[in-house]
Parts: sequence; C-alpha cells; structure tokens
Amino acid sequence: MSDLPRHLFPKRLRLLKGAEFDATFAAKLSAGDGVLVIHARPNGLGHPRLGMAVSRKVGNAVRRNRWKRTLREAFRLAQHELPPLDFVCLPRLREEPTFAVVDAALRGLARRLAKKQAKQAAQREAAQREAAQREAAP
RNA sequence: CGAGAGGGCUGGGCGACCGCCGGGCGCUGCGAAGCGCCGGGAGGAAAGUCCGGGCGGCGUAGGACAGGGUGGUGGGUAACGCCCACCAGUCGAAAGGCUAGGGAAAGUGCAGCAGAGAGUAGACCGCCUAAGGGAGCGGUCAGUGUUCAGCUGUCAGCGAUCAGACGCGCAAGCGGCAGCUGAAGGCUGACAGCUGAUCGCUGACCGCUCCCCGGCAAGGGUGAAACGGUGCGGUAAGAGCGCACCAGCGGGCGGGGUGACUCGCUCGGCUUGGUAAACCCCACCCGACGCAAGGCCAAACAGGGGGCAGAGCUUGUCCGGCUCGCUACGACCCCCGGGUGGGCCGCUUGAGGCGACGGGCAACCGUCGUCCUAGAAGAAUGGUCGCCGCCGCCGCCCCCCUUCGAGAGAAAGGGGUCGGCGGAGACAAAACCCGGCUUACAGGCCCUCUCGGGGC
RNA sequence: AACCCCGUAGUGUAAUGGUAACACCAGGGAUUUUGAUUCCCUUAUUCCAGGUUCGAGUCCUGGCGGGGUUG
Repeated sequence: MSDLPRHLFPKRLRLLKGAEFDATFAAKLSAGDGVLVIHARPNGLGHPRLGMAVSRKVGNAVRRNRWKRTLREAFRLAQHELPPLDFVCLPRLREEPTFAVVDAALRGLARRLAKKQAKQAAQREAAQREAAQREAAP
C-alpha cells in the first residue's frame, strides 16, 4: 500500500520560466488534436513537467482559469504514465473543458509525442554517426 | 386577485477522498528542501478603469498664463462628477420617474428646406384709401356750346283782309285791287334774346370704382421656432395705440425659509425668441507621477561614439526658487553595445466588519462592546463522488373545499407526505488599499406605496 | 499599470450640425454575333444604448469590439 505512487503536484513539476517555455517551443516537437496542441521537449529529469499557454482568445478569465485547472488536474493524475518530457499545452477549443475530454487528449498526445521523440532521437543519432564516419574517413 | 411604482437582502448547503496557495506548530536535514498536524483561502459586481482619496518617494511643492474638470440650494464625507434632503422644471391618472439644472439686456457666432420675412425681421395673399398724385363713372352747381321746342323782338318774304290814294257819284255811297301806300294780325324763313329739354365741353363740389405712391400687421399660409393672450375702446384699416384682466419680465416693500426659492402688496416700461453637451463669461476645484511608486540585499558584465558649457529638478510657456557642473577621465542628455531579469520589504488592521445605545427627516455621525476575515507571481479555491435543497411530470396515500346524493360515495380543483423520472444552477474571479459610479447577471426571499375589481 | 487611436455599402476611403459621397467588387440591364471596353441601375440600423438640439455619421455620456504606445 505504501509503495503506491502518490499524485502530488509540487512546483518542480511545473514550467515556471520564460526560458523553459522558449526552449520547449524551439524543440520543434509537437502534436495536436481537436482539443489540445502540445509542444514537448526531453528534460532528462526522469519525470515530466507541465507548462500551459492559454490565450485570451479562449475566453474570459474564468474560462481560462478553468482550462488551466483542468489541465493541471489531468496532468497530476496521469503524471506517472507520462514520458519524462516538458509539455506545453495550448487549448484549441473555446468551450468550457471537461476533465474526461482533456484527460483523454493529454494521454493520447503524450503517447504520440513519446514515439515521435524516440524517432527524432534515433535520426539525430544516425546523423551524428554518419557525420562522425565522414569525418573519420579521409 | 390583477396591473403598476419604490427599496432592501441573497447569489445553493453539508460531507468524504485526492490535490493547490500561503500561515502557525512539530519532525528530518549542514543547507536547499521534504513530510505530518491544525486552522485560513475570490465577488456583489472581484469586471470596465469613469471619478475621488489614502499611501509612496520627488534637489520644495511659489506665482501668472495655458490646460482640464465641475455647475440649483443646503447638508454628509478623507474626498468626489458620489450620497441624502429640499427647491425649480418636466412626464405620468396616481404611487412615482427624469433633468450637465449658472449666465442668452458682456460680446461673437449658428438656424438647411419651406416661407413675404429667421432677429431691434418682413409684406405673398389679405385689410385700408385718411394724406399726396392720376384715370374713369355718376350727381349737383356754374360757365359755355350743339340740337329741338315754346315765347318775344327785329328783318325779309308771302297772300288774304281793311283803309288810303284812285275811278264813278251831288252826297250817302259804290266800284276796283293791276300797280302804289299804310295798318294790325296771320303764315313762312332768317337772326337775336329768354325759358325748358337734350347732347357735349370746361370748372368746382359730392359720391363711387380703379391705379400709383402709401398706411397696417388683425387674419390666411410656411416652419421646430414668426416679437404675449382675451375683451372693450380706437381707427381709413389696424396695431400695447389706449384701457381692464391674465401670463411673463424688471424694480421696491413686507411675510416665511440657513438657502435655492416661495407667498402677498405695489410700481414700471408695455414684452426684451432659441442655442453655451457653439465659442465664450462667471464661480469653485486640480503639483505632476504612480506599488513596475519606493526601499534593502544578492548575482553578472565591457565598454564605445556623439552633443554640449551648461544640464537638470514638477508634462506645456514665462518668471521666481533649488541642485549638480563650469575648460572637463567632467555633470547631464542622445545613440550603439554588454550583463542581469533572483530574493526580501512595501503587503494587508483598515476612512474595517458585526451588535447595542444615542443624535439626525435622511445620507451619516458619536460612544461602548466584540471579531480578525485571501495575499498569488507562467500567477493558488480544482477533481471524483454521496446526501439535501429548487422546478416540471407521473404514481400511492391523506387532508381541505365546491357540486351531486337520504346516505355510502362519486366528479372537478387545491394542498401535503412518500417514491420514480427528467431538468435548471446566472454573470463573473483578487494583483497596493479604500469610497463611489457604470456595466453584466439564472433563480429565490422580504418590506412599503398607488390604481382597479371582488368579498366580509 | 498608465495612456492613445479607430469603428460609415462586401472592401478601401469621404462628408462646415442640414439629401450619407467616391472608387473597386458583386448582382441586374443596355450596347456588341460573342467576349472585352463603355453606359445605366441596385446594395447602409453610419458598432450599440441613452442624451443635447428643430435636426446628430458629426456634439456629450455610458457600453461593445479592434489596433497601438511606454515601462
């Protein structure tokens, strides 16, 4: 019982600085569906982190807060099943979010991002190996 | 019961588990931090940022101008463009609502179209013809002329009569009128005069019609708006032209009110339009900047170029005041480049909430008691559920009332309890803090008042 | 936080307080054998709600929406 993972959500699971957001966007790793767009970036910390960017186009302050809380709650409960990436989530819908929809979207997109990231890493590794060989050849 | 008016309150509740923010205590740890327990954690508008303040520092905060704001009176307030009471105007049958509600006889400006005329205006239709001028018609009078009639006179002519001369006869008388003369009368004609009529002309007067020049502003018509209303007098027609009353304006006196204002009396010239959310004038108010204010600590870096003896201090201009600098490695300003973009304080006890008593019509104020009630910073209140509450429908049972019935009971309606199903749950979230305003808002509750209908 | 600007036909712009104008586009019609050109016609809740005024796109107040500036 005591070894069951707990679903705490302290500050270290959050993206808090502008630089961290910029880096995530710059990683060019993203996926989206009708609900969310998620940008991601491997962080090497062994756990995922969450960042959010909720535009004023989504709605007024109440609706924007609701989106952020729903996203945080979905992330908190799913944190142990997510790959160790930094996520920046952007809502796409203008309606009030429901937990079930957001939770499904987050998990689905995270799975796709994990695959994509592995592929990207493999390609980069292959390119590096090729370059190393080319350098070693002459 | 229906229709309406004014005002106040509320903005789902309880619980479980998993989380979030910050506070206190405890434990682990060198520390960073972590964990546990306890209690706290969005609004009436937190919103828009439209006003007003507090607070903060400012090389002192002074003046004039500019600029901005406000605008009935009195009060409330830290202050206000807010609130209360009152006044005035206006809308409503009423309860009540609304009003940027100072000044238009300080000046300037504006008013399309229509209309005659749009501001010390104007004359289209219309009314008048008194004064002046002209034309026409009619009447009267005077003068004059034409024509006609009558009368009178003169002249001429005509014929009859008579007489004379003449002839006969003694005479009385007779004859005879061819010619001559005369007479009165007649007729005809001409002329003159008078009278009357007629038709003209001229003049005067009177009346009527028209025109010119004028007079008028009552009526029609235009307009959003046309220089008071009614009546009598007055006049050529009219008109504040005069008078009476009314409305309005201004002055004076008196009563009431702190005052805006109001009531009464009296006098005056008889009337002075609208617009200042047009410029403007008057009165009053405003130092500008804002918690990224402002202060402390820590970390990092790299300077270069230009302007200039001045530069800055409180936006604009001027004066005054102050500070720094004044032959410069230089104050200050501008441009390019570099670094950091961390922490703490400010930061929540306040024009504070609640209750009682007292003052005040009220807004509000005073005294006493009591309470502490969010402080985030990629920015905290969420998630999953359970129960209750709200609304609608259906079912069971019970009660009330009306009708029918002798009664049992039946039918329609209303209410309650229980159960089931379904539905609604708004607007909108602190960012230094208050007082207001404005705007958004599902549902629910309460109080007061007005009008209408019915019953007792 | 402190401010500034804008909102007019589908689009881009005009309009001393007095009939909402111009260009392009679109639609319809005429001309032409057809097409192009040309000509004519049609198209407005002046962002919304109040107010001032005889009269408001214009002036005032309050909202809504969009854009921008400084730190």
